[in-house]
Amino acid sequence: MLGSKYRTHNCGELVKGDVGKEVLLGGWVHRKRDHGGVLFIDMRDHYGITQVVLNPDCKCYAEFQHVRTESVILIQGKVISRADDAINSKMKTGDIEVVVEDAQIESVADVTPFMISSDEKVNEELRLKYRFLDLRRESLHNNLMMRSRVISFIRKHLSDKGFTEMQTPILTSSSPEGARDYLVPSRVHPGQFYALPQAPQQFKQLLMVSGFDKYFQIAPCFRDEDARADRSPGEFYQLDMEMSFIQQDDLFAQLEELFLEMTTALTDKKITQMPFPRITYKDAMNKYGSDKPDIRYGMELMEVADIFAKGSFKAFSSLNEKGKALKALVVKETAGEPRSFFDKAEAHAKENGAMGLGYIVFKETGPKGPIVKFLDDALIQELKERCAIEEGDTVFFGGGEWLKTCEIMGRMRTYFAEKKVEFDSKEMAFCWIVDFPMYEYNEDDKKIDFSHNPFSMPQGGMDALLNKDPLDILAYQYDIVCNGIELSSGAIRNHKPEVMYKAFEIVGYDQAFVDDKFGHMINAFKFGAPPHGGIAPGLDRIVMLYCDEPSIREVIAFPMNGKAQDLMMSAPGSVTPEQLKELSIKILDTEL
RNA sequence: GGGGAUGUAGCUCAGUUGGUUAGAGCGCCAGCCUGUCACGCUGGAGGUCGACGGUUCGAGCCCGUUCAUCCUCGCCA
Repeated sequence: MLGSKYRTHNCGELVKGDVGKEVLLGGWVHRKRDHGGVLFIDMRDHYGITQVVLNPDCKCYAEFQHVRTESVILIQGKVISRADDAINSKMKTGDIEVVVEDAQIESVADVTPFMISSDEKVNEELRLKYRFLDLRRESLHNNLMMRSRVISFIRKHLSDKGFTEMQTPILTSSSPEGARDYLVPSRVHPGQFYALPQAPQQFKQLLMVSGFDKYFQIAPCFRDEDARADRSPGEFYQLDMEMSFIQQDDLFAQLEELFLEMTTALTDKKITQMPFPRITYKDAMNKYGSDKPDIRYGMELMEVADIFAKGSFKAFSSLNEKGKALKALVVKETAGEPRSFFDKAEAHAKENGAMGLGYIVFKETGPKGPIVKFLDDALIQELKERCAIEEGDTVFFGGGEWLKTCEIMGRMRTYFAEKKVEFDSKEMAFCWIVDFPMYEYNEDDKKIDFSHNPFSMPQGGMDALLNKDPLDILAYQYDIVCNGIELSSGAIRNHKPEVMYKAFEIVGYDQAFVDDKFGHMINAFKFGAPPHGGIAPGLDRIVMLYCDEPSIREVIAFPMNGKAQDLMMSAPGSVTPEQLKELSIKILDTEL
């Protein structure tokens, strides 16, 4: 052994002022450079990299010539300053090196399946299987450190603002709304199941009823839904928050302050606009074709049904009526694109449910395209003015039922932006989407449904529920969006039992149903409930934005793959017949 | 469940019109090298071309099936 302790310093802290010190270091062999008569080893730990030097007179010299990278070594040596021409300005410790006097190989490493000291892209399946190695690599290691800083900033900030951090149950009950639940069988109650919470929604509202005033939690949430790049299957984390005696504006101010201070403290990014712009749901759909618009760029959709109503092109002239839309999308500098550009765009529109994708290319020689022959000059002129079209632009059209048309053209806006827009990686364009409709018409069931959280307060309260067309009622329901990523939904809640009964009545649920499914909530509200509201930004997505990562798996230490498997732990896995029997569970033969 | 992309050495990839023994960089192993820092030089090992079937005199390449991964639609109160 080298001494009574493993290390006196870490691998990231020795600088010029430490020259002359006798030190002990522990770490991994990051890289090795053997010059025959002198051996350099870059030693790495969590804190950084330090170059250590072995000379032939060191008794460990021969052994360390063959030490493999990623082995853990312990060294004892003396800090010396490097010669002027040997200083490495790229390294924090580049002014010094440690001359090894004694050393030992503490843990021999097998050859790793991929290189730790390189940022070369590696097959993700392999990375997930060897996650503990992947986490050694600089990029993932840094991402996880950013995640830690985000959590720690949030805790300090919100605690300072008077929020109380609390825990809520992980084993709870299945709720009739929302995504598929993860279920946990009960041993004590055969045939009954717990559900893992999709969010602590009801608990946090009950905490407001309990008078805790302001609550937050870094809350695990479980939803059995298929994965996406920005959606981890199984579990994810929310910054879950709820506040009493607040209105929408109070909450917006709290969140804007948090995001501004956190972004400034932890990143070199810039928030485009403070306070965050507020866009109504309807405007967002009309202008951006999405309820999570990326407002870093323009390319807004324009309504042009009224213009085409004057023309004779039948497919478009009939769209100028309530419930329909004809949207124009101008894409700059595309007139020179080959035919394949337009064919691919149309194919993409069709994949998203469009009947087709009409377009006019404004070339030097005049407007061109499949539909131009149906349009007269005056109409095209009016279109040019409305949409501010210049020579070299192309205008694309989508028409039909309002919501579907907006969504399709919104996806086309994103599609073209990916090809044509240069994004500033430092920009964070937050916005609030407000005034979501309380109800929507469910085409499948031919009835009115809640469009979001049934516990949201309808704008106008009881009066609106009694006197307005349900489909025109708005809710105090809002989303926070950044760079086209939805960070969270939130709402000012409905804390009045009589308003809640009425709200449920509109979607066809009587008082008995509400009492049965949400009796604990209603009951709580009958004992004096403060007005309250909250939000729950996705923690993983915040960290993704801060780390410029396109995939949520890059900010989670041990993520599952797209099929909700943990390849390192081999989860999910089989259990013994005894375990099943204890839980009164029989596995069906699913091969049939 | 649908659509798209990918699959060749441990890793990242190339592989022409179907034609001899499937290549490169990195890594690995051995040797050389006293100032490198992505060290350098020499040599070597390493391949069921995802799997199965078919077409062909001949398949990494063409066809069919299938598996895996990623992206996406559905789904995500």
